[in-house]
Amino acid sequence: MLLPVPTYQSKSACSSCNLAEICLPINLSEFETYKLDELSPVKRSFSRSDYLYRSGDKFRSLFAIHSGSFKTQILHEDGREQVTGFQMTGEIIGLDAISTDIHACEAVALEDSVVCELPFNKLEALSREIPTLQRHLHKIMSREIVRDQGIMLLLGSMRAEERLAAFLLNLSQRFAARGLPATQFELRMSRQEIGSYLGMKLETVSRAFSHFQAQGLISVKVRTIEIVNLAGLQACLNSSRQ
Amino acid sequence: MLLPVPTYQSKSACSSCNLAEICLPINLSEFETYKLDELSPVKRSFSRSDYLYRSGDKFRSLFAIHSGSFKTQILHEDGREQVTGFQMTGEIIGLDAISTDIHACEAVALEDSVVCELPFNKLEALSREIPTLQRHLHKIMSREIVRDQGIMLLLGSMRAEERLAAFLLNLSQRFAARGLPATQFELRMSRQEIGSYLGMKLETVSRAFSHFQAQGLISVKVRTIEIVNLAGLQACLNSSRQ
DNA sequence: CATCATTTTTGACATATATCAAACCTGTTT
DNA sequence: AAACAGGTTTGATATATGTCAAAAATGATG
Repeated sequence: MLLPVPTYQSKSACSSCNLAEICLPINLSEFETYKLDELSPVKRSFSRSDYLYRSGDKFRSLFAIHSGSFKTQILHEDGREQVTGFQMTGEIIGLDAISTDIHACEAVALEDSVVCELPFNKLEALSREIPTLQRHLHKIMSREIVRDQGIMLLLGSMRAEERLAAFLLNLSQRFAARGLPATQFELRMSRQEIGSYLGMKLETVSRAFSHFQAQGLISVKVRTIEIVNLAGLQACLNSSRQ
Repeated sequence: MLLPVPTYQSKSACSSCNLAEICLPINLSEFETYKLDELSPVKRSFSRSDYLYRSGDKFRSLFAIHSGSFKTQILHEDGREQVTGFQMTGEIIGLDAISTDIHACEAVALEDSVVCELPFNKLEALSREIPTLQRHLHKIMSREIVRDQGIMLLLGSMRAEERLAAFLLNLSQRFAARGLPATQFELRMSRQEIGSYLGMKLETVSRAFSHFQAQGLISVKVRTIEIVNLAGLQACLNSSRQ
């Protein structure tokens, strides 16, 4: 698997943000779960295209996405921008800012979304007391590193259609991990945003979609995607120029 | 600044690995420095092209590069490989493996090198006791995330010559941060390895070097590089298509 | 429903980079 | 010194993807 699929376990519907289950899905003792309440996370709602944080903002918290989805992007001086990721329910966002205490990238809601704010000071204090939480936090950060390196592999050594295939397969697995249909889903992002993420122009993204459809691998209707031939799409990835 | 330059402070020559100064350059109290000895790091030597670890190896330790340099690379099933980074003295290597307890990539010495092995269990235990160390570890991991995202920007939105310019400028800054000449240095890696890292073929790397030389920006003699016109090289970066 | 703005698709063409091939270095071994 | 291997440079050509432009689809608004 090229792009790693973060582990995620959905439990019961959680209207009051149950940290131990949703935001930080780990197994803790009753006492530890109690301690975790010290985080006293706040939930915040965002509408489509709202900023969760902007580049240059002071870093205070990590955010666990409770529902909805976001994109993160870096802005380069000369106006270039690069989407560095699309995040969905259960994923943690904001890790890049720990290094400098300033957000290096910005996070924008792709749809109406709710996030759970996790003050980083408290998270660090708690993880000194709860080794399981400490290890979990380290794994989350490491997983982000592995994810980013997977994208480096993708950008550095795959051609356009392979990249798009990898992207669709990754989305498919992440939807499946959330109990959603794996072969039929709505894209929350534009061709332009997909292109930025995958290092290609929006026209190339569109052409690749059309080509996959012509090959009978998928069915595209603007942002509604159905994967018709999963194995075929996976084969796209391996059938590369050496 | 595109590619982040890790902070690094060289102190006196350290023949016995002084952790607090070299491997983990942070300010600690005397007591904390004493505690840090509990890590009892082991130094290990490697010759050029030796593996520090291989993909699939069980994860036990992070490694601080004491002298020399390494490359890290991911191997894809179909034989493709992607260099994900070049690491030099003072940098920490192995963070990707925390997420799964298995090394996802492999690290190969680019020259004779010495590393300082930091058992991760002990590092975690210590960082529960020493908040400064905990924060430092988090910053190191976050910095790796930022670095990787910088490379995503590079791979996703820059053309070949811009990427090479960014690479040279980054190397230059990292040498300077170590008290080495910023405008004259030896490349430790082949054109092929640079190409893999920057998402281009070795011939394209070679041509870009030649072109920079023809423009009077640098002087190349195989692996000996001299930056003749630093500002000109920086201008390469900003003068991008749109 | 008509209009408008935005996004998406498709086409024709341009170009950056890959590919293939040969010559040239550089350092090492015999 | 000669021969060799691996890396590097350079050239000719192919091709994937970008660029520019127009049409088509979609969704929002009055």
